[in-house]
Amino acid sequence: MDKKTFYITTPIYYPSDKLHIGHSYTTVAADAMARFKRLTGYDVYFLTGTDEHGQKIERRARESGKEPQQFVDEIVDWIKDLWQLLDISYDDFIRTTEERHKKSVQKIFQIFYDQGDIYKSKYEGWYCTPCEAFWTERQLSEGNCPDCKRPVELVAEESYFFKMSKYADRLIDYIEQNPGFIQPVSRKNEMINNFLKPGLEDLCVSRTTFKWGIPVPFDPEHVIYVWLDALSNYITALGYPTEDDGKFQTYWPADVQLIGKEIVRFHTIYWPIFLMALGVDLPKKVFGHGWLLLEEGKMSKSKGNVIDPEVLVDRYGSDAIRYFLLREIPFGADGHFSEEALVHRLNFDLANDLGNLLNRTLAMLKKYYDGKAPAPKDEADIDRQLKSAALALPRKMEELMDQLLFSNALSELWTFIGRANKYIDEVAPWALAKEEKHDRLATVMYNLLESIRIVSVLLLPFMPRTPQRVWRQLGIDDKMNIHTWESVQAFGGLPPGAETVPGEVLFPRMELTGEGGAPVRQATKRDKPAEKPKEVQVEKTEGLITIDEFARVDLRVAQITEAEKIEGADKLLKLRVNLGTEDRQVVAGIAKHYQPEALAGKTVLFVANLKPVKLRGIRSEGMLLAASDDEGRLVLVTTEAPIAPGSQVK
RNA sequence: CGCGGGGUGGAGCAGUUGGUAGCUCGUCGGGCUCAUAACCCGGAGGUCGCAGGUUCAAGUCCUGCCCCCGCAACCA
Repeated sequence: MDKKTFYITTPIYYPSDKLHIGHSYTTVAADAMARFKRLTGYDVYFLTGTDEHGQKIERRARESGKEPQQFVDEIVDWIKDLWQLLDISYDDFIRTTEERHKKSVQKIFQIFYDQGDIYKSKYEGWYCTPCEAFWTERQLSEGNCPDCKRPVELVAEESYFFKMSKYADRLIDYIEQNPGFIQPVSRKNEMINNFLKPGLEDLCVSRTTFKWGIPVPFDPEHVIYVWLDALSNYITALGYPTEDDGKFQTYWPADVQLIGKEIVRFHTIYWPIFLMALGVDLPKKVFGHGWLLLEEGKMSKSKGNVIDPEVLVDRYGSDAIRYFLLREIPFGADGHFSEEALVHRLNFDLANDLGNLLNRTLAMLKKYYDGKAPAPKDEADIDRQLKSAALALPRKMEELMDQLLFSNALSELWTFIGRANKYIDEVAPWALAKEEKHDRLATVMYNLLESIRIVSVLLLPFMPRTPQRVWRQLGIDDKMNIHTWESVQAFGGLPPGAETVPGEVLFPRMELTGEGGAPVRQATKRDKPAEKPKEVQVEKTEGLITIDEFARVDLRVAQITEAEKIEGADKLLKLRVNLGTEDRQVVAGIAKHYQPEALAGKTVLFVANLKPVKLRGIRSEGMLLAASDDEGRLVLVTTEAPIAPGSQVK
């Protein structure tokens, strides 16, 4: 029996640091897709991994006093633990430092060179010696290194280049003729108008400024630059281009390559061109999903506002996190992440709708049938409505999943859960019991159990743990074989007589407390009426802030090291301040009150975690504290006695 | 005129090829009592960023403008 294959990949992540919730988002989505395809009978291959070379890792390793390999090994272990925590069911995890990958990349490089796609030339750029990094003209920050703000110099280095331009027309044709290739389509236009039409520059594919990479096979002074190295993982993991390429033959071309929108360009231009040059088929679909935004905007390490997925899983459970990620955010677009929204989803969808449906059903079953599933008897219209809704679900969800519309697929499932809750209200089993309409009651109770079973099976790809917990309560065991895709194509799979076991509450309601948003578990049994925990927390504090709110402002002692006037601005001065561990540039509106010469050396109070802004085109990374009176006098706030720059103010 | 995305009831979002503006939450009122203060029903609330235009008909097409966000090539 030949099953249809399905190959899905995530980006390979860069282990220079721990991953954040955004990485988890991509991977969870890929996992849900992989699980869904497995459920519906595909032979699935799901690849993820890590991209471990490059200067940044080399530098990070050195900073922490480790060899690069040791450095990445540790982070990769952490990543694998995280994926286990989130129930990521990958079939292979490729690391670009593995022999199988390195050898293959070298072969690929050699193929390109031999067929004349790679040539040696000079790469010219702005170089920052302390950072050992090249920057382009546009990346420079006011002519200086964007990282350390020090001056850069123009240098040329010998490099290998790949002839991108040679394949550009073929790629444009391909994209035009395969509208499904780049998804969502908005990204397709962006790529064509922005990059392909203006003409592609040849891509630099080697480096000599660092060593942590795969050596160019015939020129060991050079290491192969990141994109050629990293992108190849999708086929080297399958054994291309070696003798042992059975997986490549079976699974390539990939059905879906999931990526974040920031790397769409590399995956829809460079990657296809590399494949064309190799004479290999292009992936069927490259899907660039949006980002998880926080209230403060983009998540980034430098802002220090990354969300640690470990903490979330620990607090809420992996299934709840998976559900939130897949449900809350429309997959193509950006979405917002907040713990508040997470708790909200958890309470309404998981606790109230799903968890409570199971709970109320089993409670009635216990009461009326001693927990044993009755055999259905006579059927009414309302029952047929419920059934047909249930039976329409698998097909609907499959259609949506094929378009990677996770959120919509879950929404369909929850519409049905709502339908089942409503069904209880409509048929009022408690009334049937009172009126001793036993045949109706049996049918209704059976239909509810069976509906829950169907929901639980369809939930499997999204929340791999919850269905097991539901089945245990429904008295379903593995031998019954009613947790398959086939088993939800008909209504009635659950055998009458199954012994249900009302157990733990599936999803206890959670509550956000005031303290830093840290939630606590809410009591699950009805609270004694006397207790009113909520009231205490929402005490009116108009205009007042808590100590925690105040603590969000990172106040520091700073020493002004330089000050100069800004051309064309009569109120602004450009200052450099020393915060002990770092220097900041700040634009301050104090020119009318202080001469630049008088400022150097002054110790002032400084807001260190203010969102940077540009004033008059100059980046300002903080704020000086100053007092002003009604007459317009302004004085800087300073310290009562000398204290080291960087000291915290609280 | 660098490119792209977005601006829809209090909040967050849907709105395929133009044809009475929907969903979730909140809010107000009602119902039920099996259940995790849950579940079910109903109401109020929107000049769909602004200004023009095409059309019998525009959130949906065209033009101009305003505001927000991202990207701008060797940066995961």
